[in-house]
Amino acid sequence: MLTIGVLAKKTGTKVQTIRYYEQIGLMPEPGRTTGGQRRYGDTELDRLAFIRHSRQLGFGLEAIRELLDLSDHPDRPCAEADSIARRQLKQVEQRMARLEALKTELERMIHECSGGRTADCQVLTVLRDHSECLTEHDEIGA
Amino acid sequence: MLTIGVLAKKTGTKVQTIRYYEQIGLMPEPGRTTGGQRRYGDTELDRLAFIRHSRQLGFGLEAIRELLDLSDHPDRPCAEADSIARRQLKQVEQRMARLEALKTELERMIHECSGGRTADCQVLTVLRDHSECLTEHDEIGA
DNA sequence: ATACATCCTAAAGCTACTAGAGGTTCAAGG
DNA sequence: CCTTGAACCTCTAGTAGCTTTAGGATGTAT
Repeated sequence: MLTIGVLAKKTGTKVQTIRYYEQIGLMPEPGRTTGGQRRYGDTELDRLAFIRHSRQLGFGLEAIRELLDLSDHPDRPCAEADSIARRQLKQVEQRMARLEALKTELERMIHECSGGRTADCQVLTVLRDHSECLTEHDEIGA
Repeated sequence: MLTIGVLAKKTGTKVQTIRYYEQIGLMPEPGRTTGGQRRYGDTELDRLAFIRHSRQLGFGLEAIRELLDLSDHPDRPCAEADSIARRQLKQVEQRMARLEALKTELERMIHECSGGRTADCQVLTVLRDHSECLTEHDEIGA
C-alpha cells in the first residue's frame, strides 16, 4: 500500500495533482486509513502512470478520459484509440508549423538588431509594424 | 476618435480583450463620452497593434509590458529588448524540440497499431508502459 | 511522549482570455 | 422629437490544468 506521497514520487506527479485528478474523476477514490489518509495499490499506480505518460505526449485530460475508458474495454475495436492519437498528432504538427514561422521571425528580428538605442531597435520596430514581417504567423491560440 | 468596436476590428482583437488589457494596466484608461463609452485615438491604436503583434509572436503579457516600457524610452540601450526576444526565441526552440519528440513517438504509436481489438492496441500499450518509448520526451509544462 | 514529516480539506490564484446576464447609450430614419 | 437596433457598459463566472496557501490532523520513529 502506497501513501499519496510515494505514489507521487513514483509517477513524477505532485501530491496535489493526484488529489486534483481524483476530484475531476480521472483517478478513483482510493481506500483510506482510519485516520482518513489515502492508500493506493498497484491498479492506481498503473492508472496514474498511464495518465502521466499521456499528458507527456500532450493529450488533454478529456482525451485521456476516453483513452482510459478504451483501455478498460479490451474487446472493443481500437479504431477509436487510433483516431484520438491521430488527432493529437495533427495538433502537434500544426503547433510545430506555427512555431517554425515564429522562430524565423524572431531570428530575423534579433539578427537585425544593431545593439544601439531602443529608438533604432529592430526588435521594437518589427513589433510596432506588422508589415515589417516577412512571414505570416498567427499564434495566440496555439 | 474610435469606438472600442472599431478599434477591435482594426487590430483583430475582441472587445472584451481590450477591456481586459485595460483592467490589467496594459492599455491605458481612454477618454469617455458623456454617456461613459470609451473613445480611442491613434496612440492607443498603435499600442494595441504592438501588443497584438507581440502576442502573435508568442510573447507573454509580462514580456510585452517590458517591451512597451522600453518602447516608451527611445534613448535607453536596446540590449534589454534584444534579450527579451532571445529569451522568447529560446523558448520557441525548446518547445519545438519537445514537439519533435512527441511527433516521433505519436507516429510510431499510430504506425504500429494493427487495427484490431483495444487489447492489442499499440497506442494503448505504449501509453501504459513508458519503457516502450523510444524517444525521451517531457512536455506537460510546454 | 514528543517531534516532525506527511497528510487532510477548502478555497484562491495562475495565464490569457471568453462568454453571459442585464442594463444603457448612440446614431440614424421617420 | 421619438423610436429602433446595434453597439456599448459593468460585473461575474467559466475555460485548462494545475499550483499555492492556510490551518489543522495523522503517522511513525525515538
